[in-house]
Amino acid sequence: MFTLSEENYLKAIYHLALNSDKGISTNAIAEKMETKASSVTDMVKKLSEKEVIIYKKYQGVKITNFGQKIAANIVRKHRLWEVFLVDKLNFSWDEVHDVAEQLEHIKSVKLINQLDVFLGFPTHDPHGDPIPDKEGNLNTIEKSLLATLQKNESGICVGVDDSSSEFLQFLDKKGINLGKKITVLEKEDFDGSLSILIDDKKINISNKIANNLFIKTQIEHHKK
Amino acid sequence: MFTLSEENYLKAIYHLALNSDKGISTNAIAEKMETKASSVTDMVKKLSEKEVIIYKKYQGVKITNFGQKIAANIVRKHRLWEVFLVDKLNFSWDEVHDVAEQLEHIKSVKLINQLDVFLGFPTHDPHGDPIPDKEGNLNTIEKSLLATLQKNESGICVGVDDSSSEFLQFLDKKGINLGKKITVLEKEDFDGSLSILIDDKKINISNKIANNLFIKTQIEHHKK
DNA sequence: TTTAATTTTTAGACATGTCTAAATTATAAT
DNA sequence: ATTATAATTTAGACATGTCTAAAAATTAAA
Repeated sequence: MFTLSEENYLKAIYHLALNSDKGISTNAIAEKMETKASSVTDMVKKLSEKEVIIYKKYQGVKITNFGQKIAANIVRKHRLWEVFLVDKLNFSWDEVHDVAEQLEHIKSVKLINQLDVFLGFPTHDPHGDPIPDKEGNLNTIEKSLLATLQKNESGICVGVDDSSSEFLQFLDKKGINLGKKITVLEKEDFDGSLSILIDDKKINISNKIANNLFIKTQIEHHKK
Repeated sequence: MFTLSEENYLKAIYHLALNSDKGISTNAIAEKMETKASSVTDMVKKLSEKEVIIYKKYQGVKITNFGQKIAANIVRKHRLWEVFLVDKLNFSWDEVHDVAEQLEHIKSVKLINQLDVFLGFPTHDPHGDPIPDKEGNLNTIEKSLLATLQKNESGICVGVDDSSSEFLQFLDKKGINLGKKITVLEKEDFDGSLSILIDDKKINISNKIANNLFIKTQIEHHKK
């Protein structure tokens, strides 16, 4: 069994490990957890004891298969709760994170399995992030940043990179949601800003926005 | 803001205070919390600092109006989550307590208000206990123990006193649920056991059971 | 490759919530 | 009213998770 703190550290390490094969540095964990490096060293020893990570002094940490499973299950809970909040309790997508951050630590296998059933086995959370299955497997879809599309190309909005409240509210204001079709009308070399078509309306978005929106260009997948 | 421990102590004191006007003794709290009296003394000082209880050395504690409101809100959350688990996630009434014990500490006003809406503003939890409103008011209904009914009297089962898993599962086995009509056919003076009619079936129950089942005898209430 | 800068770890401290054992106060019994 | 018993509090200890400041190891720079 893991404490709340252990779960939060493990989750942070899990997320950091998804974006790099190398060992995760103490400082990187400290930054993500908004804490001090010395606290990280302490916690990392405990997590190592519990065999969810491998820790060698001054070498950073690596997450074990066991640790990955534990962490993925926390992420699974977090994202299922987010779906619940949006689909059933009428939260908007920018309001769910803090509450899900608490709900993800509730301990009950039956609870989360039944929630999954109740929600109709969702595959993605309200920000487009995939929900790990019971075994901890992630079903990642191929997606590209809107900024990488060329003029006249189009695709479906399937996720956001930055899921801060501010960014999500901005998207709402612009009428940009998951599932919406976006077509690039113009690309400005000058500042990387785009003119896009969405809901038959033409709007301008900055490069910063285009670098935080994930797009699926290939709409159909062929079954083997 | 209150810590998890503070919330649990306060809830215990709240429940104890419902059944007595006098000060709640350190030992009573210790027993309910399954902890030591010395730990209670420590915590009681903290709760007193936060003005949810009034504490005088060797005199026991009294809950303040403010404390009552805080505690009732925790109970509200607990019972709403119990309704959610039974109504939406197909939990049985003997499985909900431990999970609700965790969920009651989730901090989000919107969450609990929306949950209330989603559940259709339930007034009672799956064990027949009333759900406090947002202001912390309890809408208690008049109820009597089945053991106090006389021969040939009948009423509706509206609650249980002991809501342990074992007792609830026993009731399930006997076909006894909230809302069921129960008629007393025989009372044995010898051991206090009853012969009752439920669902057109005649069954025998012990005095211990009859002292843990709440019955509403007056089915209709007149509006003024 | 030796020094300088950075990262990481250790040592010691502190807050929270718990405990045991001893001291104190209250309550009951004679 | 005095003593015995029970309840309560205090004092000191410990575990968890955090921090600061200093020491040690690694990495980068000259």
